[in-house]
Amino acid sequence: RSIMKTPLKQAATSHSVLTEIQPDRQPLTTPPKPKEILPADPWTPTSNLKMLISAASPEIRSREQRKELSNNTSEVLQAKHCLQEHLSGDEYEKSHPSRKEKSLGLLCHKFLARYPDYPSPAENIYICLDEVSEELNVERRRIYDIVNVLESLHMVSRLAKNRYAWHGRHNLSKTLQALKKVGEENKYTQQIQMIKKREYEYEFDLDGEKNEETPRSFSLNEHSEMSFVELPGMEFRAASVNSRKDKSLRVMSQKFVMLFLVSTPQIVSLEVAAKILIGEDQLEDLDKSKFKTKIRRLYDIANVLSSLELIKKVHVTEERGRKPAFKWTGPEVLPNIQDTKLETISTTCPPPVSEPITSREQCSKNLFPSRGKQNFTRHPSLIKLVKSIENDRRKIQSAPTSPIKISVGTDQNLSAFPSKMAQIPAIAKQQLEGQSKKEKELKMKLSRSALECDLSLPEVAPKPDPPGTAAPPQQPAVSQPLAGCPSHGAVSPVMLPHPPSGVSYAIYLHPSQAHTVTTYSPSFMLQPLPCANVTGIRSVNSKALNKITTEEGDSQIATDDPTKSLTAKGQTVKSETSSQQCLKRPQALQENSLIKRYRCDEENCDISLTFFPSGYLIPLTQCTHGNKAGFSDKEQAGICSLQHTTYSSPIAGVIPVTAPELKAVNFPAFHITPLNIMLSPTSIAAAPVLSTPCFNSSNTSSAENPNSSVLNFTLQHIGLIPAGVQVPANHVLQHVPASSQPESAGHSSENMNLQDEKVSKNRLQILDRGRLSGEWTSAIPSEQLSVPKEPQEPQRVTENFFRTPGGPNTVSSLSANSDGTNRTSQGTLYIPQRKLEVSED
DNA sequence: TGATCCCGCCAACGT
DNA sequence: ACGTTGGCGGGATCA
Repeated sequence: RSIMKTPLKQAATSHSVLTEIQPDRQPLTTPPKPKEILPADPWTPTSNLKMLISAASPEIRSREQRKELSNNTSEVLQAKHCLQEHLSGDEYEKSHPSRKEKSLGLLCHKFLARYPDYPSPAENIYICLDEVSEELNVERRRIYDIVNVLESLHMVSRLAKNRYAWHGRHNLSKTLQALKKVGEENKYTQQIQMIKKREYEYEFDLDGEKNEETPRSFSLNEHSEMSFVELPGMEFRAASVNSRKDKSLRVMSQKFVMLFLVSTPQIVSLEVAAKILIGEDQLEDLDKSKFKTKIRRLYDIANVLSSLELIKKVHVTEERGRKPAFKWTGPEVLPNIQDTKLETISTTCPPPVSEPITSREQCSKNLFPSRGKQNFTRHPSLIKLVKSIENDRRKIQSAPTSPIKISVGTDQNLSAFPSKMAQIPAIAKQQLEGQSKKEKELKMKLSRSALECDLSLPEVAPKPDPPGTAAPPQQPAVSQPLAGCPSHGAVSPVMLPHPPSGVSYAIYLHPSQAHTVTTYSPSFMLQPLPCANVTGIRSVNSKALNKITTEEGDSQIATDDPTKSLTAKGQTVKSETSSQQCLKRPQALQENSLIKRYRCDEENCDISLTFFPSGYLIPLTQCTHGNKAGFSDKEQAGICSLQHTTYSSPIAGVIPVTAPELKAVNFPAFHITPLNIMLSPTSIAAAPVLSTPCFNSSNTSSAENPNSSVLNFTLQHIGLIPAGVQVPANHVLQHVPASSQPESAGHSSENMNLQDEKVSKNRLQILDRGRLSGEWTSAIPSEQLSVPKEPQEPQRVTENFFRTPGGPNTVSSLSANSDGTNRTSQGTLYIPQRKLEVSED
């Protein structure tokens, strides 16, 4: 023994970071840690290191760093040691490796020291995992832990294998806002209380029991999981690229953060966090081991978050004793800003995505996600769109002027919108060729409304679908393929611009899990859900929304938003299971391409049916690639939004029926059936809609054009609207002219009936169900509808737009919410409970 | 001792 | 087949 070993540490040392680096040193001794300096801060050492490191290497350091880093590091270490040693007096030795030196927290500090907190947008900073692990002298595995957490905060995004892009803290506030929202939707606050309550109860009985708990179960379960939250800009990349299964660490990290954001004293104990996180999954029996594992993971996450100075360790002493906990020390999140909406994506699938791609590509991806695991390629036409959009963007950047005007708004971005939007439509048109004016008008209207309102729309559509069967989610109606787009027409999501500031984010459900909801459409995933998100997102402030809606709704409102109603798209109803329907539909659809996608969808559907998956939240932010530096994220976002169109689908329909299978889960809200509208469950997904509150007026204005175009485009694709017709963007959400509507019942493209009135009615219903109802409705004129066109990108877009039809995504979203069955509960949404609403928790 | 959490096996995925 | 990711949990350290 002794022989071999030296104390472990040293051995470890070898790789251990610092130590090794230095050639000479061999400490041996091991005194244990000297402690660092200050008692107080645990991290002190780290801090010191960090400082040292920083000092040594200026943040930026780019390349050279590598080696240098190591040097620096070593120096740092030395320094550190010195400090420590001062106290102890021993020499240096200690240095080694003590466990602390190898801690994830310290490693994370070193990692962070390599990159600037706020990198210039102009420059792109890439992270090569291999290099980093080498430079830092750690195994790659460790780097993954760090990067995964950073990714959950959107501080980095994965570009490709072994390669990440560094964003720094630019997206942090948006991400946090989005996470907070989602956390609220999930009722985390309530869950926390329940757990605590339960604990008390336990105490009483200690003895035995466990029992009871019934309640608990529900409580825990309740929330479903959401997937990760994405910001507009980045989403796909990350998601896509790694489509690995779950991303649990990422998701877990987001959830953990959500807990802080929704807690009042922003302190969360590990125990509570672990229970909640476990709960989501399965709750119930807490397995001891499972619990333990969760705790371990939380420590990993906490270490990274601590390095980011977002949280710090504290202890809470409760009755039972002191328990480890963490306190939020990060920025306060404001709810604010405009709205935020989230979109959820139901997607069951995560977006597949493949490449990292350039920004452009990203956009495209975003726009048209491909879904499925497989990566689909984008249809050329789509690509074109994307490009054109990009071009617009550039133009915009360069030249600010936008046709539109407006301006106002907060964001700069807004201006951008127009152009992009415009392009989109154009493109769409070309492809589609739609023709009718009416449609256009409708679209316009829709878009306007949307803009004005900001709305969000909801969407709807849940699709229930059958799980397996599934087929295609698509809706018949949609069928039309889009011209270029591969996707199904049905789905088209639309995107809306999102609010500038607001955060928009999309939640993705996991496919895997997915039960829930929706499926997403095959092609696109996104859907915005307005509030809904499944769970409900609620809140937030979307003042705008409120305004719009207003009426009562209130809070919930948001969720609902009218927008949703609008959107609808869908069509078909599906009632029953979707699966069957789905299958059928496909047939209907004709489109091959669509079909293909659908396949994916199918999968999704299946998946989706069930529940929600967990998600990962991505803030949307810039979509872009950031183009130039000039634009801020917001701007970018705006741009992105432009892309999206909004669209609402009026359709509300959605769900028709019950889906037996569905489990209640999802869609609850939507059941609405409206007549025509209907979306199939599957289709439903697509529907969504929403608007975003974000936009502001200013945006709106500008947006209008684009939106409308988009909408039209979408609608056309979907079939809701005749080709020619266009709807004004504004209206979108709101009112769309009735006529246009497409709802579609049939799916077929043709079908669309427009019964406006009916539609409107339906919508209302929907809304109601959804909760939204009221407000929304009122807001919206009857008409509505609209469908959207396509949008592209799903997710990202987020905020505002939705994708409509086709949407499985949409559906998903919805479903998700609903599914949530439990999860959410109350608050938000409508969806969730089907029936109940609130159940509550 | 209980709180932390490093380490690395090994499976899921990609290529 | 092999490389990349990353879930997971044993068991070493720390406090």
